[in-house]
Amino acid sequence: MDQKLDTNEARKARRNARAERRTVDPAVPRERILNVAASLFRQRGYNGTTVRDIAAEVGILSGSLFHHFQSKEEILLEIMREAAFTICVRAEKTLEDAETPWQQLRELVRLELESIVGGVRKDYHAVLFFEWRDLPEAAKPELTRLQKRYNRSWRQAAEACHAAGLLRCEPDAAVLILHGSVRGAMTWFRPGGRYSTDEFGDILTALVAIDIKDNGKDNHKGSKP
Amino acid sequence: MDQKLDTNEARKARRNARAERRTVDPAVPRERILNVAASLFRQRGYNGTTVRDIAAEVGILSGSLFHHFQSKEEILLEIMREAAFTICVRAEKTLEDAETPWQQLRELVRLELESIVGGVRKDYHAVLFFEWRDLPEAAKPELTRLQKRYNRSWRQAAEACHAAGLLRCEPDAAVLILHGSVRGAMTWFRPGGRYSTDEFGDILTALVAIDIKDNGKDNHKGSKP
DNA sequence: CCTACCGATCGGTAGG
DNA sequence: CCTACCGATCGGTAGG
Repeated sequence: MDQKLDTNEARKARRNARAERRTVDPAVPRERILNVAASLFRQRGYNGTTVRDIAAEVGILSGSLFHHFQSKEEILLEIMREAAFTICVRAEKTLEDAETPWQQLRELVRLELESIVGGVRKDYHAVLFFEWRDLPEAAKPELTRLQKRYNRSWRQAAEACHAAGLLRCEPDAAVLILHGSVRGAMTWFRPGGRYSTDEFGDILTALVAIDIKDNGKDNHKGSKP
Repeated sequence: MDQKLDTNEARKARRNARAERRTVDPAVPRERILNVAASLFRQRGYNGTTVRDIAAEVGILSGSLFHHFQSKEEILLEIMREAAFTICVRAEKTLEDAETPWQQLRELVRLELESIVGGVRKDYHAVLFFEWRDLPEAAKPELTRLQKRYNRSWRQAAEACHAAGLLRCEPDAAVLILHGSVRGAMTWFRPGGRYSTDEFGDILTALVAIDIKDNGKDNHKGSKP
């Protein structure tokens, strides 16, 4: 019906969307589509979003989407791949860069919080966690592998803290609690609200692991002369 | 299509489902439908479940559902109402029965964990949290009110703990962390897995609030003569 | 990227 | 609770 009623207003709206895109957003079409789709999937869910919804917000007609993607499912898969892969790589880099187990844990918490509520790809990560069940079965093994790889980083940090006697509970429980709390932030977090991401992250880390006021590495440098 | 192909096998399946229901499950039709719908909504999401799916598992044809409910949305609403109201009432009773702030918090954690992963209505609670965005706008005020009422119980317990000097972080953060961790259990919890609900609940409570080994109320009674 | 469609499936209804 | 449908909408396609 949207296509039979392709009125002059609709044509004009698409023309405007196209013009705006050219000046405001230089992203290649593929990426524009993914950004729009991630945002809509987050708001309405995968099954609650139609290919016509996505196309309309990109400023094209629904049929044109299938020049860029083979199917609606492929769009979902690409969003999740991007999110899962990016956070894996960043988590591994975080572990390498941090100098103490406690800092490893704190930085992982901050990374996940920032990815989920603050980053430019936050909708991608939200979709990865919320729409998992809508993934076609055939795509699950690939993403499960990335998920496990990501979890290894967490377990490694938690076990390092445990070995150093810093953990207030078992490493397994610590990871479950940290993950749950951070992902819960997807629901309640608002920029400018009660806590910033780093504030909440630090509260959370301090709750799970004891911070033996470390060698004064880089925080508050020079506050105690 | 499912209705045009109402084969003899399908008829027989319905007959069997009806017979089994009569002997195995004496629930009134309305409740049977809600149970089935809650289970399917949890597995596939609201938009991923069709009225035909629900009807098939109940053992009737899709048209017959609308003798019991006005619409698919009303089924979702009833599930959420039931879950939200029940947990509100139980939380308030929990606060009354507990004798110390620490016990209040522990029992709230246990209540929510048990509701979400163990209780007979666990799918109802999962749907309440996961399918919120699929609720028709018109129904949100009613459920938001119940949600706020439920949160009051949590805040009350958290603030009582805080006043008693038991909390390792601010009451606001404590509630956010407890809620997130407990709801995260919907994803990873398996009966017979790493932790039982009470074990995980106690780890969680002990992390957030210090247990000043209370007056030996009822736990391990008689262990110290 | 658009035009112009398609077969399938959706939630829901009327009358028994 | 079933029979027999409905209008709308869905994901996707062919040909330009």
